[in-house]
Amino acid sequence: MEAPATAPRTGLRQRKKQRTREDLVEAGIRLFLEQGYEQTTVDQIAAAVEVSQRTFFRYFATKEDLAFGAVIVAEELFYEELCRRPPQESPLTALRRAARVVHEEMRNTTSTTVDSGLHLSVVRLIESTPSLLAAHLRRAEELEERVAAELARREGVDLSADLRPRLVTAVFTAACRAANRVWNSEGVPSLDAMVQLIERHLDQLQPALAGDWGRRAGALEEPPASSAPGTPATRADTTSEE
Amino acid sequence: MEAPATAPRTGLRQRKKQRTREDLVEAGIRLFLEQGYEQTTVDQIAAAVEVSQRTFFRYFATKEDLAFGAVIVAEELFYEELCRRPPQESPLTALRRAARVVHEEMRNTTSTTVDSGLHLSVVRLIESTPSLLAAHLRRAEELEERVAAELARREGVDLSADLRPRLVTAVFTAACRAANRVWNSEGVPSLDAMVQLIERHLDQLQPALAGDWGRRAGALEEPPASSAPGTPATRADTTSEE
DNA sequence: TGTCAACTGTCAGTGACTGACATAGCCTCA
DNA sequence: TGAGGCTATGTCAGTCACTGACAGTTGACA
Repeated sequence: MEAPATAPRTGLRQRKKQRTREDLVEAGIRLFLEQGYEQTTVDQIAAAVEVSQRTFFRYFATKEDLAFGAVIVAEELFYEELCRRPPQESPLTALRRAARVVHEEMRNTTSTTVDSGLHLSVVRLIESTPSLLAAHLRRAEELEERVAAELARREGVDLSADLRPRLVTAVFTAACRAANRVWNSEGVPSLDAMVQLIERHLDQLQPALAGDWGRRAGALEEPPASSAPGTPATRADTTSEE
Repeated sequence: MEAPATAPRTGLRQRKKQRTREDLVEAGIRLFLEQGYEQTTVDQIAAAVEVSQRTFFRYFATKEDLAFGAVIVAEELFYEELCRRPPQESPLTALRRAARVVHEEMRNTTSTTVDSGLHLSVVRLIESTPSLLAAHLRRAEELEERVAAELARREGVDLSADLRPRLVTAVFTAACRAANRVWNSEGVPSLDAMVQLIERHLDQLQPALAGDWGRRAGALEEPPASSAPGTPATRADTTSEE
């Protein structure tokens, strides 16, 4: 009667472990969101799941790690999708399309992998908690390295001799982080808003790097038909230097 | 006889405090470099200067903060130089030139502000110590926000409506970090090598973002006159999307 | 069913960091 | 110059994240 349709290949021990892990994540995230990350102690989380503190640390090396579960899943998905992108796509396009696939996946709420509603709250939690943000940025650097290696592979260039793989990757994540900062200061966390912001930021990359910033481009919303710019002259200096 | 040429405007108390602070930094950095950051305890540093642990934490809020002194000075200098750049320079050019000024300043070793030799070792220490790297990346984000605000001001755009200030800033620091990663894996830390790497990375920004990566550009060193690329055709897709 | 291996709890300890309180020393002003 | 005030410091106790060691419990499997 209670036997799930998906046959439990694993033994009782494995299932118990999996259960404990999920309980810890659930209780931890809930407490983090309720009372804040710093204000939540590991003892509290362990007590909520009725395990010892020692057991908590057998599941998660650090308190931070508990918060990154969903993020890690999304990042892995991104990496796998990137590896799957057809080779005729340019590096930046491949990165962009891989990100879109992740966002599509997240849109299927309560999917097997990532719960989008909670996920968005966790992203905000990370972004607004200094120690979590610090840990996340460092983790992101590690992902960047893997991504750069994959780009080098697909483009057939040498990662140790060619600067471009690391550069596109760094620029891409920089744009995403900039988008994230804007998204983080918005009212209600919304996946659509996040996706749109990332797309807009990627679109604005070239305009932002251009020597001359006409007052036209770069607007977050369509400007209400403002007056024509007064200084149509292009900038004297160029981006590339002597 | 011992009265320094620079008249001590401050009282004995102030001087003592300054002295203790300098001693803590010196002992701390030395110990970090000798035995590693994680392996060095606050008690050790405090003992080396003959103060209590409690006093240490009255000078530095965290153990990490001790390591960031020189970095903060350099960052402040960068920000001030950026504010000083003439308005006709494009944003990216202003950022680049401001960075050059900082590097020039660092070249004057044993200057009043930053000791370049030790400074380079500290940068490596930070880059190679996970917890320090994490803290540094988060601090860098805060600087980014200030820089973006300054760029918005000088260009006369609205930071909350225009994505470009944050974007250029993010891209610039992304390029610097990419350069730093390469620099960090080099043999002997050298200021010249660091400056050159940053310049090269900034030069490679546009090529890296280009849709098509010809096998020519992007090389770290001049390629030894390799064979002409076999696929001169440009990429089908473009960077900008529908 | 008994043995082994994996999972867990308990305990003691380290190290970063904080608040409270008392003391010692510079500093100021009469 | 000396009294009083303010500031820097030391001591102490405590919290919290995290770890190693050891022992007990329980699923796995022959």
